[in-house]
Amino acid sequence: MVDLFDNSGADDADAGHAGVEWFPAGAVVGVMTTQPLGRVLDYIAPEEGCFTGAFVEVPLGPRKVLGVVWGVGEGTFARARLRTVNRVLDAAPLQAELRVFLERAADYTLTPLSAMLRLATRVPGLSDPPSMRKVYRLGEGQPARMTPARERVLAVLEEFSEGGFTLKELADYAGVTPSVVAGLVTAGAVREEATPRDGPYVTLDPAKGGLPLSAAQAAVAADLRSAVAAGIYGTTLLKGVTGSGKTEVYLEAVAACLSQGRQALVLLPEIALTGAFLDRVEARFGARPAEWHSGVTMTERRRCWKMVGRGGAQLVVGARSALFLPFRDLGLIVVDEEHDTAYKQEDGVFYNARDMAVLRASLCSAHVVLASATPSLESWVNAQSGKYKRAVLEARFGAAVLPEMRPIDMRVEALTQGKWVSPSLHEAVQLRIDKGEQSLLFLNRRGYAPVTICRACGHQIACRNCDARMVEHRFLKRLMCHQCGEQAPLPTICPACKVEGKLAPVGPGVERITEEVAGLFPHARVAVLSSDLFASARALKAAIEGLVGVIDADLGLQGSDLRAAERTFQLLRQVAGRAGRADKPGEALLQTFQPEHPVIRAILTGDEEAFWAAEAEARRAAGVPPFGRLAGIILSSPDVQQAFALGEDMARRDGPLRDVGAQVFGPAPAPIARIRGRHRVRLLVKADKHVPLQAALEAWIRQFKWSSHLRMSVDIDPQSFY
DNA sequence: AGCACGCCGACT
DNA sequence: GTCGGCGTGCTC
Repeated sequence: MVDLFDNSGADDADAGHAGVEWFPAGAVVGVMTTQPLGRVLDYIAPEEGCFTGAFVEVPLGPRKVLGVVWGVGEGTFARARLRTVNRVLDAAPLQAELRVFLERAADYTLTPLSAMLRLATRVPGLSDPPSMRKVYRLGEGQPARMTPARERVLAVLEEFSEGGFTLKELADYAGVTPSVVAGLVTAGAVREEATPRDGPYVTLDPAKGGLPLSAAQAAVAADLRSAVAAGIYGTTLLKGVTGSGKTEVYLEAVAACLSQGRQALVLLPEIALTGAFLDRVEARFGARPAEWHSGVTMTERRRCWKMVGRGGAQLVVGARSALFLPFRDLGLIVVDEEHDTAYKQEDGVFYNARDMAVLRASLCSAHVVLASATPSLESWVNAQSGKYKRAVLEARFGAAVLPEMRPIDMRVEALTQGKWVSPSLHEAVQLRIDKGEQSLLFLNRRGYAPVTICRACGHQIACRNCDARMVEHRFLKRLMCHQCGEQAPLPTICPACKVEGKLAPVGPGVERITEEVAGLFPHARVAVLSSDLFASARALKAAIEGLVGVIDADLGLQGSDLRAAERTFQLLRQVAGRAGRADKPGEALLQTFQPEHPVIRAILTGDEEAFWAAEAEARRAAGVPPFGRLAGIILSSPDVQQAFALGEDMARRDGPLRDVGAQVFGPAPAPIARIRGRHRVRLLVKADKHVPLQAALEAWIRQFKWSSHLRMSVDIDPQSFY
């Protein structure tokens, strides 16, 4: 994607600090509402005036809606028909930097700006006056009558004269009932004050210091510190396996950012990881940062949003949506586990938080740290080309952590129909059980599709129109290409080796494997780990002192998903890494029908650079991302036929796309074929890297009519392919 | 998104 | 006649 941002950083950084324009009463201002109109509407500035970036309440039809003053009005709407802004809300104004970011993100993702603005204003109580609460401090007077309970209350207030207590806190602390406090308030000895409920977060101390760093870690940390201190946009790809001290190192970048008085944002792919991370922050900076994700309460959300805007939050830890918070002065964005697919939002607004982080940073002169043990190919390519800086952390114990890895060639194993554990793997596990050691059997279901494979030669049936593998369609009992929609009956003879009756949809379920394993090892306690559960299992740091067996190293290796090889590589590296400890290397066995496949070989030899180089070359040859561009068009309707009919019409009338040399594939069932009763159909558009794809898509889409019945959304840089 | 408007089929 | 289904269009 990144091209869009290339030459833009410097110019827009200036825009980010542009002056705020003041509009006196009666001036015509352009207001962007959060209503799905997607364009600015003209209003008359209110009595008290307003300014660019101000949050306002405006009348729209019979309703009052939230909006932001976007600038001077367009003046095309008859002045007599203009309505007046109701009021300016008490919220920190939306800065030019964030407005530009939303505009650019909207243009890039082909999303209406109003939907983008909604992402940035998804906070409860935004239009309410600041929520107040009563706090109690020491007053001037003395009570006429003193009692032991009253003395305790006054003693507490004297001791902690700084912090305003709530009624409950004060009563509990002094060991009295609230009525004692009430009595003191009446007497004037205690003062009751109203303060905003949303207070600033506890100040983080960048100098508090954390764990001692090794020389190598300190060197990388120093690089990151100076990159942040430069105060200009830049991106560093920080590569380091689990246990290499990656988190400690990027927390040094956070420290450098906080020392400069700027704000920092750390994105994590899932909520389950935040707890442990908050502890690390507390150990390093002496306090907990602000949190932003779906798991935080409404009150906390409001506090976080307001404090980020007012500078009362130095560091935010959050999910991808934290990228749209109204930071005052954002100096650093860390995207941890940057390769994680959770960063791609594929519902409502389609965006990739990793790419958007780079865009936002380029607009506010911030540094980006992309951290991962197994980076995405996109980031690897950007690091290779010099667009990103590269920092590598070696494992603490060198190569010793890598287990001994061997393939099990499934083509020569004597495997009974419907069974998945090969005799070789069975034997190896049995050996471990006899020695009283643990084994972990792993089922790779990530990027899983019911690909049809020949169990004699390993051949996967491909579509005759594209390079994509054919996927078994559960309802039709036919093979289907999920890229172009091509269908074919299920053959009985393998087109490659001509052996009959060996073609089978691969992909056992967790239940089936558990059952099979339980049968093979009746006296062992059995647990099978699948990549579906891997997200939660990721938190499980414990290594396996023994053997890791991968049931299906091939699955998704060459599906119709262009990132399948990459994901398989990342996943299997991580799983295999679980076997053994530094002092006692474990063993990893990979069951595969394609032992000579570059991905399997790269995993076995541990030669990552070779894998990425090969994968990059394959993508370059195919003209797919990051060397080409893709866009998904998702049509949804309660009526499948209607969605397909429009899809076919769109595929036929592809003039604006052909003009820029782009190709359309499909329609085919979308990765999620049905959501809430709506059938979803997808077209894929493929283009060269440097074509103005968004403009062409817009011109193309303009030709067709939409309704509430038949809806369309665009997915730039899709990640899911079936 | 809401909400009105308006154009057709089933009732008092 | 008119009540109410929801398809279409507008909101500064």
